[in-house]
Amino acid sequence: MRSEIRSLITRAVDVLLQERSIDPGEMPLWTLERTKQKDHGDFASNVALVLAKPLGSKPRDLAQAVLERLPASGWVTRAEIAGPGFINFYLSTAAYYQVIDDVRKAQKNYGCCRIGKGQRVLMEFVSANPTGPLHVGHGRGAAYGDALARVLRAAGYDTQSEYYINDAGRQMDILALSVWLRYLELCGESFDFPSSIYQGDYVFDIAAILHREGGARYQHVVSPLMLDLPTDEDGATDMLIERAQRCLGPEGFQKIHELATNTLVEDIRRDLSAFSVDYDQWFSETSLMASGAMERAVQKLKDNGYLYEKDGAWWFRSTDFGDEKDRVVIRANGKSTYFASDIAYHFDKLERGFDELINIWGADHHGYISRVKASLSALGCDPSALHILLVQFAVLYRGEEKVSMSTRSGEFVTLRQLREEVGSDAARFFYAIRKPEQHMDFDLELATSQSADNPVYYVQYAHARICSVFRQLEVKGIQVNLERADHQLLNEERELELLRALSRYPDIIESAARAREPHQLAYFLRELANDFHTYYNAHPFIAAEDSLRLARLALIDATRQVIDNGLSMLGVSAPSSM
RNA sequence: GCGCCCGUAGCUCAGCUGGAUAGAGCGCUGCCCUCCGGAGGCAGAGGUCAGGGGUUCGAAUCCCUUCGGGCGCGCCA
Repeated sequence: MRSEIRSLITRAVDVLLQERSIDPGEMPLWTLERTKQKDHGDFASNVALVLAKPLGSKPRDLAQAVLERLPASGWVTRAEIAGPGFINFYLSTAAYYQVIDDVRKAQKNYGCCRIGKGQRVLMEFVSANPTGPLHVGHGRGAAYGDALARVLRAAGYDTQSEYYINDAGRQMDILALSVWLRYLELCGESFDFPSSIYQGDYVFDIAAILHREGGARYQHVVSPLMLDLPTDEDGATDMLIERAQRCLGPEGFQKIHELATNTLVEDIRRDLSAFSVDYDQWFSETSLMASGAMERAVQKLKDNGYLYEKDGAWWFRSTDFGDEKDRVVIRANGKSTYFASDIAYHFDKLERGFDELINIWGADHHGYISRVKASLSALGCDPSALHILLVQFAVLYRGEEKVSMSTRSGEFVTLRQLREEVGSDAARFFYAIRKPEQHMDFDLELATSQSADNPVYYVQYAHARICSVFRQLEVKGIQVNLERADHQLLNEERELELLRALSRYPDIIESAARAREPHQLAYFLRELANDFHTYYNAHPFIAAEDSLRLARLALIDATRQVIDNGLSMLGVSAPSSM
């Protein structure tokens, strides 16, 4: 609807520019917006205000000139100049009636558009280390990332979602060590656990699997392991890892490493799937090393002259691209850094042919943005293809009380717990309704309360109510054929209000996609639900006489479809009864 | 110290690339089921958009600055 009006203005402006022999290339962008107040009509454009200066006219004069050249349209009943030079458009009811047919025709696809032009986008989000279960902090990234991926698909981007598995590196070695030590405990060994290892129950669970399946194959006497450990925690941990590898042999340690990784990745996959987040692809860091992709990327950096050796390590000259300091890629001990994997990974993404990369990171990683972008530049790629979106942390509360979280101590609320307490739908909506860069207070008591405080029920309830109306029809034996509905019978103010809301949905999808802000959709859905509930309370559907009833049923059926579409964008279900 | 994010009603938050009289939910006050689901609807009270400068026809929005809060500045991941 909006694009139709917009094209009318564009045509008028083109004519005007032609008459005045002005090059249309340099014109600033103008807008066509929904009005906030009804006495400003349905749409308002600032075209005359924006173009006044470059065209050297007074805004109101220019607005008049545009109006005179506006092509006739059955949808616009009136267009007039207002205030400093806005042009207000009043739409005919016919324009709004059209929406019902649009929804009915497009069904699940109503609201979709082609602004993405099929551009290939790779979205990477969550990508938490598989060293433990996901916690509520990951939930926000998951909810945001998945909703954005869905919105981008609806907007015509060829979007793929991916989870990067950090299954190499020291943290994973510590995990394997932790599992082994718990396993030794199950074998009857007794000793003090170093504080640096992972303490969570899941470590014990994996150890139990190892004990069940491997019997005593990995058993060892503990006392020599613990002898003469360095006093600092990191040193002690590294030495324990070394000793574990020596005791078990590279294969034995590897076996435990794999068991731990596979178990946790599978657990994460199931956890996210229950949160309605299903990835197109799971990409393993180890595979980058196995395929030689990592070495290739490092070699390419060397060839391009961006690596140098200092203190036995290889450094990337990221300061050449505006980073604060140069960064180590290969450590003095010969092992690559996490950053080296990241370089290879992002290079690989672009080599796979994506036009745009979107990463969703926790705000604590913002310091990494410049160095990753620098590495892309150094590899001869365009760093502007990579967009890194940050989600702020959610501070957890139980009522008034702040919940402190620490992964190491195992003292955190998991995503699974949240889901089990409040349900996937409520959790997703709760996350989705906040814009990502906003700090957020997550009150577990509020989210846990299955009350109306939680906005998701309000929207779902509207959907369920509509479904219930159609069930009532069946109970009463009333046959309806919505194809025959005469939309012109919808003349109540509340009906037009509802139609207006439905017509906004495509704009919301487009805007949410452009701004990468799915929360716009959540707000829209609450407004749409409000319009419906108001309508529901004011007018009967079933009791009305036949033709009016049919018209109203067609309207609420379209409403049901749009709520369904919108909720599915957010990964929230649209129940037919609650 | 330097860098990034944020500061809007009692609380939690919207406010679309600057646009007309700053909105919603919760909470508070008062109303609304002879009718299709009251997890609903209507109305009211409530704001110096953290403070101060600047840019212009026009600023919650852009720039500078002060204050306040979060996060980051490893041969960790």
